[in-house]
Parts: sequence; C-alpha cells; structure tokens
Amino acid sequence: MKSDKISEAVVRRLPVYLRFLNELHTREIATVSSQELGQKLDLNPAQIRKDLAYFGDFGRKGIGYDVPYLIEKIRHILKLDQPLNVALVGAGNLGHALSNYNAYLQDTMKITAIFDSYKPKVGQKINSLVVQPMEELGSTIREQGIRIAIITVPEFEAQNVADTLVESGIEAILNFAPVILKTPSNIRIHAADFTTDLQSLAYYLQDGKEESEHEKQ
Amino acid sequence: MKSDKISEAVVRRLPVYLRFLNELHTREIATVSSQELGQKLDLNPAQIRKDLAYFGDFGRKGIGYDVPYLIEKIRHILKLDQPLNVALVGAGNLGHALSNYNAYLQDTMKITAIFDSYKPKVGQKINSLVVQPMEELGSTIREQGIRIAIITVPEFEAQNVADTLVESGIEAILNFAPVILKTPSNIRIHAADFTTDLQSLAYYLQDGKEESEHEKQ
DNA sequence: TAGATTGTTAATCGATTAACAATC
DNA sequence: TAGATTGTTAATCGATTAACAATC
Repeated sequence: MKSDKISEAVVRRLPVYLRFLNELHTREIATVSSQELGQKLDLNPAQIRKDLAYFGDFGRKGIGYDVPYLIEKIRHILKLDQPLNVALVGAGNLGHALSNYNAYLQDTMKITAIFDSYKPKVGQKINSLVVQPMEELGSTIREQGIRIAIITVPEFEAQNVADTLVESGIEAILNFAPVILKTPSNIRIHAADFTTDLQSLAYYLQDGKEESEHEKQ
Repeated sequence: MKSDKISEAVVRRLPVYLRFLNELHTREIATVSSQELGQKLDLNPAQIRKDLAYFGDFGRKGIGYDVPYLIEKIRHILKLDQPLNVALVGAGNLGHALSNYNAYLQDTMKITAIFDSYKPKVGQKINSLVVQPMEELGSTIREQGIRIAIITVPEFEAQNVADTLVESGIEAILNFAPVILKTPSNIRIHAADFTTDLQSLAYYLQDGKEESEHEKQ
C-alpha cells in the first residue's frame, strides 16, 4: 500500500504494537504473525496487517513479521529513532509523577526540562532536573530543540501555557489539564484528562445497584 | 431518538459537554445552543445535537439548551448523580497525584480507598486516606460498595491487580499501567497510558528537523 | 410574523473486517 | 508439495455531517 493519509487511529495503535514487540524481543522471540499480535492486543489481525502495510511491506508471506526488524521500522515511523526532548510544564504532583517515566519512553524520547510558575518550586530538583521558572521556557525550548511539551498545570493556567509553548515553537502538546486548548491547526494536541475518562466509565456501570426505586430500561 | 445502542465515542463526549456546561453555569449563563457548544469544544453542532438526542429531548427549538437542566440530565446519564466510590491501587507518585483530583470528579464520585503491596507504604496517609495492604482490597471494595478502580501499579503487577479487582466484583477499571489487561467482557476497561500517547504524538512532528540527510517524503 | 435552533432523516465519509490470490 | 501467512481489494459496518421540517 504505502502512503495515503494515515488516520489517527492507526498512528495510535503503532506504539501499542511497539510495546508488545519489545516484550517479544526481550523474550527472544524472533518472529510473530498478525494472528498472534491480534490475539494479544485484542485487535483484528487484518487490521494489524493493514496498519503496517500503510508504511511498507514489513512481513513475509507464510512466515510473519521479523520482530527486531519490525521494531526498527515502527520506531522509525514514530520518529523514536532520533533524540526527542520533551518539556514538562507544571511541577506539581502529577508533573512529578510523569517525570519518573523516562525509562518507559524508548531511550531516545526524554523529559529534559521542567517548568513551574510558582517561585518556591523553582530551583527544586526533580529526578536530577532543576525546576525552571516560566520565563526560561522559550529560551530553553530553543536551546534544547524541544519539540513536544506536556502540560500538567491547573486548568486556569493551561491556555496561557499553551500559548507560550506555541510562541516558543513547540510542535505537539500532551495536555493533562481539563480544558480544550485552542491552538493553531499545525500544532498537534492530545487530551489526557483522566477525570473525563473516569466519568465516562461510570456510564457503563450496571443500573440499579446503589439506586433504589423504579428506573426501568 | 432515544435508546439504540450508544457508541463509546458518544459516551466519551458527554463528560466534555458536562465540564463546559458547568463552566457556563458558574458564569450564570442560562442557555446554550449546539452551535456555541460546538465552537467551544471543536465539534460539529449536528453531532452534539445527535449525541444528546440519543438520551432524550433536552433542547427547545429556537432557543437551545437550558444549562442547569442539561447538566442535571448528563449527570444522570453518566450516573454522576449518585455516590460513586473509587479505589486507587498503587500509592506511588502517580497514584498520589491522582488522589488530589477528587475535587474535579463531580462531588458524588470520589476516591475513597488506596492500596499498595509495598509494606512500608501501608499505613501512610495520603490526602486523609490511609494506604491499605492489598489483602484488604476485597473486603474494602465490598464494604464501601466500590465499583470503579484505578490501577497505578507498575506494569508487571497490573494484570494480577486486575484479576483481584475482578474477583472482588469491580465493574470498571481505569488502567494507567502500560499493558493490555485481560478481563471478562463484562468489565469495562479504559487505557490511560500516557507513554503511548506521547509516542503517537512524535509521529506528527515535522520531518527533517533533528535529522540531517536525505529522508524524502 | 421572522429568526433561531432543535431533533431527525438521509447522504457522506471513513474505518474495520472478510476474503483471497500471491508466495514463502 | 502442503500449510501458513502476508498484502490488498472488496464488502461491511459505523460514525459524522448536511439538510430541513417542526416549532419555539
């Protein structure tokens, strides 16, 4: 296949494939079929083959996919085969927590700068990074060539932070604040708001447990 | 419209509507149109009308939606109009961070119990909750009528924790661990893994910035 | 009454899945 | 050669959007 415009759904599955492939690699499994992948990841094998075929012919008919080779390919597609510095804005509990995850981020992707507007926070050390004041956001982003930022500030600050990030040339934002950020269309934003996640989960609870009366359907 | 089977995409938008409606309510705005909602939330107005119409006729032609009334309705649909206790399993940095968000969770939804398997953690106080040992998971879930759990344990523990939660009668899980959990089909699971989020963001970075050579397309 | 806006049907668009020839 | 599994086309399914009659 190759090319076409790739849908976001496809792109979002690639890291999931990658994660499992890495596990297979650790277990020294050399080859995997779309069938096996699908079973493990709860996906249709045809979908997996189609997803991968958007980017190239990575498999071998009758055999399956070579694990190390496919890892290399997906890492390249996701640009995880080059150094990628990430900025974290908001050094509260959540920011602190996320800064621990560098190890899960595929060696080349790394949180390399942390910012906070709250003066007493500035200068504190979090996992060997010194919290910087917001005033240094622009210059640090440019100096370190940071292209992705994570927003973990309170909701009322989030839009301001996003504006500053955009001005500083950031290309993509992962937003944990519970607001819809307005940014130019060339900036990629993912919402990572767990409160809306939890609230939508509540919908699926069985009816009539904590309740008492009528309530049919 | 009413009934039909509601798609997950629809359910996931409801909390977003609710959040903005609450903001309007605070600003004492009494009425809102699908047009205005769509503009603020970056959604098609027809989609919003259709989403809401699945659950009832909440609007008034020529007028729009009454804000307090729609809030009440959405809260009911999402079961956020009844007390809903949530368990948090994993009292590490991330669990600690999430436990601060009770305020954002709509008064009736609340994290009311925290568990950790690491003995020195047990007994510590986190936001007025005492960390409990894993052994008490089942009994506390039953006693408190907990129906939703959040998993913030390391990946290698996550499946075990999920199994225990399922045995204890939990109905829905929000999983922050970077693994695909296997559970019975009647258990609702949402993945909230920010590492895959970040990795998929990298895909959208402009090509040829940090790189040097060829690399066409 | 004229203008606004809903709820809903029909049209469109896009994503998932099935099926199968190609081939290892 | 027989069995397995890919890449891809076609079929299906589902979600989004447009359009508009109903009506406040």
